Amino acid sequence: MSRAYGNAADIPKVYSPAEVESRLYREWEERGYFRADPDPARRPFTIVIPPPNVTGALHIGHALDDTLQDVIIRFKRMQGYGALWLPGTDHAGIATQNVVERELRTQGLSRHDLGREKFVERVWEWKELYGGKIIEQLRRLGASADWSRERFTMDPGLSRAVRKVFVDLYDSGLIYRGNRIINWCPRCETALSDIEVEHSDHEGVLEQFRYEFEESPQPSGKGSGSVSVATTRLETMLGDTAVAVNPQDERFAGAIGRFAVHPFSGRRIEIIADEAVDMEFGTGAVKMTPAHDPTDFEVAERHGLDKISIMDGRARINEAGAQFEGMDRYEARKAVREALQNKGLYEGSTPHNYAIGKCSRCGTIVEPWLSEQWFVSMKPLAEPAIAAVKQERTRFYPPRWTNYYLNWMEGIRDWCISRQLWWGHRIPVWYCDNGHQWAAMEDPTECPECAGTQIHQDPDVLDTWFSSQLWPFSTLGWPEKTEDLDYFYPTSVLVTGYEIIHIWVARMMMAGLRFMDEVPFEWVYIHGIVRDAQGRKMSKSLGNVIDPLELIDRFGTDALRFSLVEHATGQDIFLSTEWVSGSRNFVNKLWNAARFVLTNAGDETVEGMPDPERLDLSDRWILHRLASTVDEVTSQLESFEMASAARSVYEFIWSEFCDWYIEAAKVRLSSDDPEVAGAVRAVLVNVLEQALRLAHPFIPFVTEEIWQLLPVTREKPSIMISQWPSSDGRYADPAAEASFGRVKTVVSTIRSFRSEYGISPKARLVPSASSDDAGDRDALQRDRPLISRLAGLDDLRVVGSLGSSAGARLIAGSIEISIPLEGLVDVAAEGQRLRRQIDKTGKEVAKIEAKLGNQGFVGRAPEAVVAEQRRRLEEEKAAVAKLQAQLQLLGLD
RNA sequence: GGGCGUAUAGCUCAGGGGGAGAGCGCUUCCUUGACACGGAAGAGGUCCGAGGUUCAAAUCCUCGUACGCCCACCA
Repeated sequence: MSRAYGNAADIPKVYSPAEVESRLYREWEERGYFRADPDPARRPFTIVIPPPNVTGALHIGHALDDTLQDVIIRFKRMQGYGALWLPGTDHAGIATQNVVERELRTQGLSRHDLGREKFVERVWEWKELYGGKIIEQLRRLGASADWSRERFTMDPGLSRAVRKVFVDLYDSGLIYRGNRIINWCPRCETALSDIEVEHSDHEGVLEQFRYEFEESPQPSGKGSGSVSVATTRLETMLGDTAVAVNPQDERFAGAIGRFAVHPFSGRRIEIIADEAVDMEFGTGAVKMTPAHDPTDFEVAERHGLDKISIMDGRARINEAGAQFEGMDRYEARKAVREALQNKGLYEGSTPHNYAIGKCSRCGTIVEPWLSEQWFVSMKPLAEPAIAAVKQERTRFYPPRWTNYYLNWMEGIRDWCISRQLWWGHRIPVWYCDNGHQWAAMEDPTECPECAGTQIHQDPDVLDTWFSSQLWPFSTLGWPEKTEDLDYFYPTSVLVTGYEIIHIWVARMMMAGLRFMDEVPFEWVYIHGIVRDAQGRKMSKSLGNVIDPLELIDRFGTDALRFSLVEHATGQDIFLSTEWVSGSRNFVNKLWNAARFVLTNAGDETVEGMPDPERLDLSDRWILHRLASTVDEVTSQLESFEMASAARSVYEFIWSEFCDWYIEAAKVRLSSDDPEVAGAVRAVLVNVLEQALRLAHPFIPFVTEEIWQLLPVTREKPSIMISQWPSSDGRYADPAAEASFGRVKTVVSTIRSFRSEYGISPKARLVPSASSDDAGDRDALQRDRPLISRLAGLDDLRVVGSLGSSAGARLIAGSIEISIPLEGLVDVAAEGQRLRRQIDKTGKEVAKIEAKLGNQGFVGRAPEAVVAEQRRRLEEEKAAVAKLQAQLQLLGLD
């Protein structure tokens, strides 16, 4: 890989990502580091990307989803797996067709002007021209995907998989054609599946009118000359063929079996009884429009009612609508209302809130519409997919999504897969003039039953998700038996947002089990949705869309990635740009830490670690901390605790390596003894090198850039293919952690004192320190230079006893410090501080005493917990005593 | 009508049976040779409410309240 700077002195103070990112990404790609091939010596680890729409641009949701995948795949690659991240795009039937149709419209054309063949050609052209955009944008994100395996759902291979699956399901009777009520989008002019309809609450009205019976009222029945019904879609009354009441409903007992007359069509409307009717709602009598309402359709099936469709594909009233023919559905609603009023049949309206279904692609209100469509029977496919999750062959993280998946699967309904579009996989079913119908892998020239040559293919295409559901194996070569398929399937983890568990994840489970006889993935890792800082969903119409590319331009890819992962806790993410600038600061902090290490490291290559006896307390501490961090981050990444993993890396680099170790290292770096200085350099370089590897999956660019500059011998030419750090236990050193903790406490205590009294950093300060414990005193003596340096002291005198020397007395754990006050401090202020401190510590003492006084606690709590509390009590009491003594010393008591 | 999630510092959120945490913001100080995209110190919290379990609850359980989300063919 290339090195950007000849020598360390040339490294700029501020890291600038733009140039680094494009250069490094190009090199990684050219060197083939993203590529994964079946390798029996390695265990496979596979992720298939949730394929973005080919028409799409990278939005912040992709940025999160794909960053998480990249973190995982980089981690696994470094761990030595045969790690494949397979990228690609989805043809996105309706979405793409809409985009191209919109473009045509600007030229005053519709798809019908071009004709099917020309239109589809046009979409392909469009796809070639603009479709690759999102893939380029993924590269900017640093995605280490194997581009040599990039797939598109309409590639020849994947199309073959679609056909194979269709034919198989058709031949097994699991795909069938039926005349049913489906969700129809009058704007897209196609059927939609249930999942593609979005429901939202709507403040509407319930309108009431009456049907009058054709014969005269029976003498006994009061008000039985008519039956009143209520509806939210008044225009559908044009297709009414009956009125239903509940058989238990005594109000209508005499009406059942009688007939009313339709005021416009003149049809006879029978009053029927059916359990589906809720007696409590509306008037208790329901108008039946079997061609425009799913419930009515079912009732009609049971009672053999006529199903009269009153609308065309654009939701305009057809010839069945008598004088309303040609009107739009909402025009018709108004016109029907007026006509009913004129006839004296309209009985008014009441406000009524109900859910309204809209096309998820264009927002048009969906019309339940009777039409001939293709369906997949889902129950037989769902059963194995339910079992597989119950048996934990596929597991969800976080686990709560398991129930979400199961609940949906257990209530699954048949899937309408035909779309009246032109862009997509054409349904491989043919019809001959003799009425035969069959599905075929290859385009036929004659009917297999009657050998007739007058045949035609079904005009519809398949729902986009029909091909997406095959993605985990169609992309690896299925239905061919390929080496890839053998090695990389089943995939290891699917990373996605919860909003597509039903529409995609569940279907992949079913397809994988049916056609591969194995689950498609071992894990489903579900993350939240990225929203704006106010928690609103991002949408173009709200104008609150955060463009990830803009953030990358402003703060760098690493900064964006880090912010996203740091907040990937499983909850929705309310992204604010301040976070990204914070992460940018972190990247810059690392950059500058590296600058320090490099300017001090010299030109000589660092060969491994210094001898253990050369290690100073701070060395042992940072190596111990590094080892724990390695363990922590590894286990966090392995269990999908991505945000915690990012935090651990951040904490280690900033709060430990930068804040303490580098500062501590400065003392010995200027040592006259070259061995001492050399040891510090070696530790600095080694710790930094490992920290870079730990951080690499999160912030790949800056870590690579620095890694290339380090004076170390490397086994690999790039950090991205280097080995993931492991803690071999050699540097685990709890004693060092405790000792260095003491140093930190002493330093912080002195710093607080200085800050609180506004003592200038330049003031000469030579405190005395002591402890009841001789070991403490020895350690203090040893760490004297370190403490002095970090706390900004001229020196620290370690004494056997502080005696009654004048000065401020500070308590730092088991260590007592005395700082001469002459000319430095306002004694009254110090008195106040001490009193506050005594008060605070005194409360703590009372709390612990109460706890220890509780018999249940001493009798039943674990011994270690009790001992710990006793120890704390003594410590706090001693602190109070010392503070009080100090107060006395100042003459303030 | 079902189901789920969330309530912790001014803001955004981690955490989680035994000493309340981070980032940002705020206050004070520091242009000390890695970094002002920085350093040091600090202020600021009945961890939503009420019960329960426990020696011990911010943490577990129940109920409630508020907010958010998903599913659903009540005309």
